[in-house]
Amino acid sequence: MAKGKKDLDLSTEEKIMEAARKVFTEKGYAAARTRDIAEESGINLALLNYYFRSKEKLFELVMLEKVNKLFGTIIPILSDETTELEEKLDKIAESYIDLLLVNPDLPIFVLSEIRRRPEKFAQLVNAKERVTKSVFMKQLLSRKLSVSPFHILINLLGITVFPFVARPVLSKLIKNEEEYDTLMKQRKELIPMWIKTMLN
Amino acid sequence: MAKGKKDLDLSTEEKIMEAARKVFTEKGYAAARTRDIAEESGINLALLNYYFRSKEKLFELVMLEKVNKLFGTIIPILSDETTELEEKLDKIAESYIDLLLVNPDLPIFVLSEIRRRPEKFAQLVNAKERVTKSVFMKQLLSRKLSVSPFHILINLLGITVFPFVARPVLSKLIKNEEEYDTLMKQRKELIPMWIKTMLN
DNA sequence: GTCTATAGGGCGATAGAC
DNA sequence: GTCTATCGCCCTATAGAC
Repeated sequence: MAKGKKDLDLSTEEKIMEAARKVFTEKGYAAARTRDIAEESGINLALLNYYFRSKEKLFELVMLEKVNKLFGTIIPILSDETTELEEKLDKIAESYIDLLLVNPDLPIFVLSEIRRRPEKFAQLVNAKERVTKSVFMKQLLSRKLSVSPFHILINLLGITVFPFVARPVLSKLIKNEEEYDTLMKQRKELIPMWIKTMLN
Repeated sequence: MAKGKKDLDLSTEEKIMEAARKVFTEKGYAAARTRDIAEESGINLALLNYYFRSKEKLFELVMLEKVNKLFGTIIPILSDETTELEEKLDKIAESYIDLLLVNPDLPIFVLSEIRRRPEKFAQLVNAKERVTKSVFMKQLLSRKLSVSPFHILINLLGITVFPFVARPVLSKLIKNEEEYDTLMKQRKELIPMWIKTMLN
């Protein structure tokens, strides 16, 4: 069971959801057992099916939340009509790293579940128009870069998100986990600087 | 079954290994079924246990291969005493992208399996000394950068590997899969250029 | 709504014939 | 070495009492 008063005032339904978020994110859909979720939430296994019908349906709810969390952070910034390109870079780096410091395995969970069942979950993102026709991409195009703006987008996401995806490996190269977090916090200011040099 | 003459002259053991590579990489350990592997290799389910004792043992062999493939590509380059830093950047980008164009889901497979069972597989990498004390890191240190050399390493791996990890999502933003591969090939020359500008 | 008990099916692994 | 048949366990889901 969770420590502290985390679940004191939660409804049964919300207790199950909270446990499902944790277990699915840690283990992935296939390795997660409904028994784990029931135990983690301190309720009976039968109640899981009473409230959510099936493991699959419960997972879909969790997945929808996680996808929205991961892409809902960046899409509004990309689409902001009121900010310049450089300001968007600052905001993306800062808000993404803040998000990922609290939810470090959000990206690898979402990416690996999408890869395992692309037909089901890739459409959930539905980002093609919202990204390719975003203000951000138009602003990149107006800079008359020598390379495709996709390269810049890939680089921005790569240097921001990758250290969290590869955290289990990379953090072993550093002294300890706190030191790794310190590096990540530094990157909130470094990433926009690096990307700006790619715009020339 | 596989098309072409892929398995014509393979021993039964190697046929099972080949199928195991495919099924484990596509589905991950938990979602893969030994029955899938048996069917894929065109042999009987009982033979899998006859040759490999268990699903777990077979997986360990596949995992060892994949980890060596992923890290065996970069470690020798990082450790090369005969090349300058800039040449190492060229080689890493080129050899990694060539590797990942042929094995696009190698990184996400390895990273997500390590994350699911770090106590078991993280030690398999065992890269701490080989990376932190490598010629590459020493060469970075001698450049008197204003930031930790780890940032440069993270950026190099990030812009190289991330587009493959996020491929199921990012390739949807592009016209088609071939166009995505074209972008990746361009990056073999672009990545060293971008990283070099970070050294100033 | 919440519980206990169990059905029903799938999975990894093995026995034993050839 | 290779097969068929099957065991025994574990997992999801449900029936039915309270």
